[in-house]
Amino acid sequence: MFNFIVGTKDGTVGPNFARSDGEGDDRLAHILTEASHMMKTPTGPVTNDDSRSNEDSSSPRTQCPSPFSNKDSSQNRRLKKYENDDIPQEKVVRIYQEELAKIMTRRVEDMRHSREGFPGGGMPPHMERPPEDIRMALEAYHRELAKMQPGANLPNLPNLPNLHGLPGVPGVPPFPNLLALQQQALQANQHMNGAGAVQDLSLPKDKNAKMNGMTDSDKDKPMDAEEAIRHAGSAFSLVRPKLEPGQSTGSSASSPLGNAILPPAITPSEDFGGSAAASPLQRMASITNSLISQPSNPPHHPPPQRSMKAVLPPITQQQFDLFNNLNTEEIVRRVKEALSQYSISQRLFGESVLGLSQGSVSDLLARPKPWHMLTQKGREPFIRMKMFLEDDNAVHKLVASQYKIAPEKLMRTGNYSGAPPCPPNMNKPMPPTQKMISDATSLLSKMQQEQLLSSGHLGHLGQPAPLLLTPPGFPPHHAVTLPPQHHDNNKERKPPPPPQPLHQPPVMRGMHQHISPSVYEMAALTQDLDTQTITTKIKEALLANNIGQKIFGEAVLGLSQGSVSELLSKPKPWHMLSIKGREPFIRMQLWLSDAHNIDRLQALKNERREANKRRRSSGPGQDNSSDTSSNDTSEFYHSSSPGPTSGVPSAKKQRVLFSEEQKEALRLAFALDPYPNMPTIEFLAAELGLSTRTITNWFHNHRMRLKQQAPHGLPSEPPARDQSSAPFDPVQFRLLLNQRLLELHKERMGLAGVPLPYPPYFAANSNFAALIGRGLLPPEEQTKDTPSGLDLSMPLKREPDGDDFEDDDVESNLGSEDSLDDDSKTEPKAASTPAGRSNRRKPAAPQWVNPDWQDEKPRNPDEVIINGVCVMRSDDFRREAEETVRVEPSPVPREPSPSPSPVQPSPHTHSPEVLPEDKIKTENEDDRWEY
DNA sequence: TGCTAGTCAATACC
DNA sequence: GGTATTGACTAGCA
Repeated sequence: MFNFIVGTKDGTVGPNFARSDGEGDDRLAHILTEASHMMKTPTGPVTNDDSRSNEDSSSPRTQCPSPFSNKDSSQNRRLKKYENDDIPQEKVVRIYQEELAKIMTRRVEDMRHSREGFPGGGMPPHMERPPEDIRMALEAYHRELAKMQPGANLPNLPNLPNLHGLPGVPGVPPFPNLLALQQQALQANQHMNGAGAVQDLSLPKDKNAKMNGMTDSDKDKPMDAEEAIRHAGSAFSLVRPKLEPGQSTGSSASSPLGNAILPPAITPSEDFGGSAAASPLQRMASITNSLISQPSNPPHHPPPQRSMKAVLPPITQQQFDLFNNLNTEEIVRRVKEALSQYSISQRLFGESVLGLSQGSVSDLLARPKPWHMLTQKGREPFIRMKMFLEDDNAVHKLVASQYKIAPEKLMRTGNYSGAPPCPPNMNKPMPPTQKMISDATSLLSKMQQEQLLSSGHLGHLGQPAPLLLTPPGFPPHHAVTLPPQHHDNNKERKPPPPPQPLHQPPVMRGMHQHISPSVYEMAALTQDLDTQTITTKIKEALLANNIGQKIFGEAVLGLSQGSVSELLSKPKPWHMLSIKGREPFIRMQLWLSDAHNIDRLQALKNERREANKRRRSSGPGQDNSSDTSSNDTSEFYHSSSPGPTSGVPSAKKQRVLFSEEQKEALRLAFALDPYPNMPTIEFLAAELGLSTRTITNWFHNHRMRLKQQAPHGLPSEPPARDQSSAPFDPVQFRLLLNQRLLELHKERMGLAGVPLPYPPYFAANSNFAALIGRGLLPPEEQTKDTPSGLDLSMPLKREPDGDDFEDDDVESNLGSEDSLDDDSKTEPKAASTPAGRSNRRKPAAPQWVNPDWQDEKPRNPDEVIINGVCVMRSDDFRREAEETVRVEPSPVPREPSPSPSPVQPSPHTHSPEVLPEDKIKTENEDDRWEY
């Protein structure tokens, strides 16, 4: 289904996108071009129920959110905030008018087709929209226009009968450029659906075309034998889409590869009824969507289930004969290599190539059975994998699909050669170094051309500084230095003439389809990037030029301020990042290499400031909000769209705010068991008066953030549950918690300096005392002021395997946690990776990282260079361990606890011993606790 | 099903 | 008006 996208976040906020009044027309044209690109040929609606599609649409942030989805409010807000932000109202009006023209023109075209005789007679299937809908839409347009320009001279509402009249449509002004763009987009789409379709790898083009007019039942029919035979030999040809019963989808939706580009559909009813709170542009978009898309009554709510599961024709006997003895391990190895190298998800691979679910793929790849142990059925996936590996184009199609890159585009990089494919034969991959360098080089070149230098809105493009990215296989000092690309002006990026419909300008398409994939590719192909240095430079640049994280994040990275803050303050080492996580750093690097980076942002900033000024001065009542954010345009759109929800901005989702007591309780619980099981979670939820979901979230977040905050910037595993200690004990928990709450209470009463007696329990059970300290005190306090001799530190434990940072020496000294526990001493290994949960998973590592690269890691046992910047001295850990004083465990008096619930400080805690003063932290410290 | 990574956005804080 | 923190969420993997 066609979705008119008012603007894309990425497109709008990309480094190449900024606005000035003089270029509003271009921008609008781009908006529309972008929208047109989103439009598929009349092949039927694309369901968005596939989570890949969801991901795709949300990740590149281009979706036009359904007003019914949970994310809507925020998404809507974001759309408004990022895209329509400061478009003058008159521009909005014009867009409306242009869209009207578009609709009319399309309608006229449709009618003409109809009269000229569409195959099958009558109207083409996608045109079967009743005139009432058209009228409704047009009226909606006019309503919107009227709302914005009450006195404006609006184009006449054309009489519907006139739609049938050909060349001219009364009241509709000609918009040749617009129509040209539209036309181009249509051609592009035809191209996309034809040879080299980006998306649909499962369907041959003719089939695809055939299915354009299919009914659902048609689509459910199996591929005819001839078709199957004809396409045998390609792994993809084996894949057949299976539509879920009752699902109304078009052909393109049937493949997981076929719906990647399109954002979620919006149905007419949603358009006209449910989008009142959206901005005018969004409403217009919705209207347009509903008009241009089809069928006229698509499912109101896109089904949440997967739209497609590949149904593969059985492997023929011939194929079995051909592959009668496969080395499953080897196949699996190569498949994993391919998937990781190109960052193809198991799900995509499974569904597209094997016809299996992600879980099955994972299982197959993790534990391939030897060939002779497999049944015929069990061998099938391996045969398909083999065929996949031997299909030179398969991986590229899959990559193209995953990244939403036109295969043609991949070909242009010079490495993903299409047909005839050069070495991408996965059997003999090009030497990584050579391949990566050429990939990186071409990609960099491409990116510089298309991304960095396409930002024409702010003025003349200059010579970018050399881009310094280290190509894989090269040490950092061998960074690729690309010759600066020169672009005279934006016109270079104007759409080329129709013969190359896919070669669209990257502007607006920008991050989403064209650029983002490249960044993605760059992230995958760049072996090393000094994230620390990059962020330092970024911070300096922003600081020096008084540019906020918010605008930088939105304009350059496509991220929110909070994310930028985290990235800049806690950059992860490159090789610890997934490809997705690398993207922002690639963008930062690119931004740094842009000679006009600051200028562009400054201009954008000024523009926003001006827009805000205009907004404020646009009249009384227009700005009745607090206007805390200069970039938040929601009020602008709300004030200009007096619908039923006018003045009622979508309710802000209120975040749960934990009380200090709750936080203490959670920290304590975490110290006791960082991986609580469900009963524990439920207990905590009940105890703290929170939902289990909240508890789970907190533990997840806490583990993740603990990991991020490891000493010396060294990412670390969260503490593992001590195997020797009992599982989470509610009684102990309550007891300890009461103690902690009493401390808190005393702090609040201003008695922080008063020695706080230890409860007997603490004296008796040093484990829990240590746990309390380790779990509840910030590391800096834990390590620097611990006169009691009781080690309250909680050195962050790491898993003994896998990690690049892994350093045996360090590892052996990380377990000071063990030193606290006599039992764990007896089985140190088990304690460091308790059987419970902490060793269930591999340490997080980028899935795609080439194992060969990891051999280059420094091996000095005392010093680990991280990302070329951070140096971790294992001495630090050793010292911590040495300072640890072991306290022999003593019997624990198990006394019942008062167990207040929800958590309240208990005044009845008894404590003959003294808690060191420095263990009592202030509230303020508490707020600033770091891991 | 449960985990991690990445991210958003509300909120706190400066 | 900026940045930091953090609860919540999604996607993908095992």
